[in-house]
Amino acid sequence: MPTLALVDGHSLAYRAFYALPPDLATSTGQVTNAAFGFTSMLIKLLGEHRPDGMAVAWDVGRSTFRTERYADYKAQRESTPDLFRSQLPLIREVLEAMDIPQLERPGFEADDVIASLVKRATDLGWQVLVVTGDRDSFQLVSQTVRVVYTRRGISDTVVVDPEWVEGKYGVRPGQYLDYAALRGDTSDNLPGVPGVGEKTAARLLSQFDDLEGVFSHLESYPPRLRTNLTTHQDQVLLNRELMALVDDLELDVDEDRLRRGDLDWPSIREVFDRLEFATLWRRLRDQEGETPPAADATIEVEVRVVGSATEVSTLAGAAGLALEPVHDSGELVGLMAVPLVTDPVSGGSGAMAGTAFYVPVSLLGHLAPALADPDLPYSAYKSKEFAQELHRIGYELEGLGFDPELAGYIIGPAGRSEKLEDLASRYLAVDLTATESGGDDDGQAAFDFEGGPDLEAAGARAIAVRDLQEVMEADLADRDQVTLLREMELPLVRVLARMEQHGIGVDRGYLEEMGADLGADLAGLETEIYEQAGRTFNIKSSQQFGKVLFGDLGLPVVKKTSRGSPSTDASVLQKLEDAHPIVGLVLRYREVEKLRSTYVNGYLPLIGPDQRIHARFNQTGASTGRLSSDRPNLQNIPVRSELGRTIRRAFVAEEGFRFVVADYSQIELRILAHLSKDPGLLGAFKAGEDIHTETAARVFGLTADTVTADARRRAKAINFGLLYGMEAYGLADRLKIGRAEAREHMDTYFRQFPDVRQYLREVVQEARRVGYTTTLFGRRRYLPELLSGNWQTRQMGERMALNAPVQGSAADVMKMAMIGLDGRLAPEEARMLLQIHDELVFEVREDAVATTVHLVREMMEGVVELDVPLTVDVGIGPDLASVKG
DNA sequence: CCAGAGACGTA
DNA sequence: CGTACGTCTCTGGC
Repeated sequence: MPTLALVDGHSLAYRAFYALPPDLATSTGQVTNAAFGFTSMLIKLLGEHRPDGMAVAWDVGRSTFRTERYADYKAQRESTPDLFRSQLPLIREVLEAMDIPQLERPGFEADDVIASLVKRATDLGWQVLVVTGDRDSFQLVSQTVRVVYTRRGISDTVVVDPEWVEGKYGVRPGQYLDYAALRGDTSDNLPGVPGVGEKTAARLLSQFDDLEGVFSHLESYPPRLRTNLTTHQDQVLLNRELMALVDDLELDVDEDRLRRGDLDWPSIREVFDRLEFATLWRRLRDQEGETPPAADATIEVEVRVVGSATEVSTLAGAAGLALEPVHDSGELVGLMAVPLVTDPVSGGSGAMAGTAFYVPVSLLGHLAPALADPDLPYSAYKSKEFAQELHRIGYELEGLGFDPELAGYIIGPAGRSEKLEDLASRYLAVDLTATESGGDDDGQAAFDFEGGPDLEAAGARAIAVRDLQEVMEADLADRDQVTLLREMELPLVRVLARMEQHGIGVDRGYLEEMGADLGADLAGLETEIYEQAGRTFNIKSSQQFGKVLFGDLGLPVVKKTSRGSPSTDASVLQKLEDAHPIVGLVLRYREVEKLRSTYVNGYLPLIGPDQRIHARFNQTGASTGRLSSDRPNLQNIPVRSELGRTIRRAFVAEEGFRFVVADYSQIELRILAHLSKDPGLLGAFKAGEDIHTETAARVFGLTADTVTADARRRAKAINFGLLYGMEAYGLADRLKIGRAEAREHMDTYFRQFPDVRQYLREVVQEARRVGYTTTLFGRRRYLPELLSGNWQTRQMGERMALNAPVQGSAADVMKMAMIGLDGRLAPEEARMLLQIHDELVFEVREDAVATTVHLVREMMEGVVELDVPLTVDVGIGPDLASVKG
């Protein structure tokens, strides 16, 4: 007899919620204790009872026919905690991924749905297991229906059969309803009969069989019991009516749907990964994976070592190639190529097998024309890195068609890129690590210690790249993000590669001199600081400095760090500057030390033999769509302080060239104006005046020429605060004004720009509804934080939701401009060197400066048509310190 | 040797 | 209790 398991969703989730600690959460702060416990119980159920079919029933809404009939029904129940409610969608996702049908019926409880299913299923010859923590379900128990009752926690369950009910309550399951009606149920707010507890109720029913029998023998009871029963007869009958489960609901599900099919491992993996259920994943896989689970499938690779030009021409004749570098001892020794679309050897495109062609570096010359052919598109993981490696040995790679890293970034920009192994596992249910004979930490193919490069591993990776293209492109198509990949991220790879190749010239002698000067400054500051402290300590240790400041010197603690120790950051020190001379000295020490360590000492070893620094521009480094830069980070060259700016003098244009620096003016506020369509903000930008002055005028009721410097400063703080989701508290802190005053500023602002407020509200609402925000070009940022049970996390999610569309759209616009410009700059006269979010730095031959400035401005300003003009400021200079508009 | 915290540079 | 990054240094645990 097949077994059907029917789960009361809320009941189980609720048990899990209270059984597990609320600190069970994902790295993003989404609390998952209920979802985890629920899933864990589900897996246990599958393992212990091996049901052939399954369904989960949910309660929907608070009002049911029971509350209609009896207003006090469950009236004492507290509303469910947010922390719990926010996890229900997660549980539903788990169930969807496991393809377990979910049923619900407005106006009825999950129990009724279950009772109706029980009736239908038993008629069809199923044996049924009802999984719940609700005792009302005991009325369903029979020879073919058992209840898996969760007593406490999530592991303490008992299988309830007719014998168990009789042993526990002294009544048959068929009498349980009448028994419960007599006894009452405090958890449903249904009073029983005074003086009738479990014992008496059971005795009466075993004597007279049912309620009708009990009430028709009133005369045989002692007077007290008789009175109580008489006066409560109506309540008892009502109890029975409310407790009786409805078993005749028409449900939209057929037998086949209930039957369990094969598990869809990739989608289960996706959900479990996202919820960080690593241990549950393993449990499920070990338990349910009959064949080795899908994620453990390995790619069978046939590696063909290319040995002749004719074989190369086979590859060049393909419609495209999936490529993967092959390393030996960290050095590029060749590449693995797999034709796209069709596999000429196996003739199929199965995910589990394929042929990969190994082209050693010595034969790369034969493949060079194909690699450099933009009409023969290639696909590669971390395509920019790969192209750079080839470039270093003299080969160019043109015509990028796909990169799973970038596709993964568009699908879910987590802020760091996903390994090919993880993508293959998630999208192809393929285990790449099994093909490799070892692994190293840079995500590239591994190699044997003795046997040279691991060709099988590299071949498997190339095949994975090929197969990922089909699956991920389909995914992107569903999300309407194909254009974002094809027209923005893929073309940008080449632009960034060239920026990295160009690098930027650095005056090594200047930097070294500066390092010496800073070192001398530090030595002087150090002795002064020790004098003021009355002892020596490590100034670089904020902990030790804290002891001196707040211990030895007894200065007041202004702020605590996240871990509760007294903060000594710059904002604190500024407040304490007048309290003790050591404070100012440490501030200066820190500034100088920062410059020396991060900039001078950080840059010097990165200067290449060409006297240039070749920083990297990372395309998958930021969750908003921005680029990031490292080795070194050239997006944070000092500019604000006088001393910091001196670093800029070290960046020098080549002889006969000038730096041209073009930056978008207020691009984020302009995008906010465009997105919100606020007439006031649009008008301010269209008027072409200084936006902060214009804002100050509107907010403080002045005219542009009567706006004071202080009014402008406040307006500026408000404008920036808006983009970051700042609240009155933060603004007050920033402007050193009272909270009420700050509140007033913001209110006035929103009265002047009402559509901005409206837009900001809608952004958050929409993000909460769909789970992500969207930029002008369709880039998404997922924000699970919005569903967190933690107030702070949720608040943080809202600020991210406010900022992401603005920052992300600005990033989109800049990327489009970069792509447009790259195609129009002649490399011998103008090269793009740096991107600093809203700013581009070019190195331009002196005689081409005028035309380049014109071209850059035109392209940057015209790359998209917004409801406000985009304007670009341009500066020119021989080094970054002396760039002047 | 590594990870996290704290600090601080930029848009 | 303002978003997004990367780097340096110290510190505590391995």
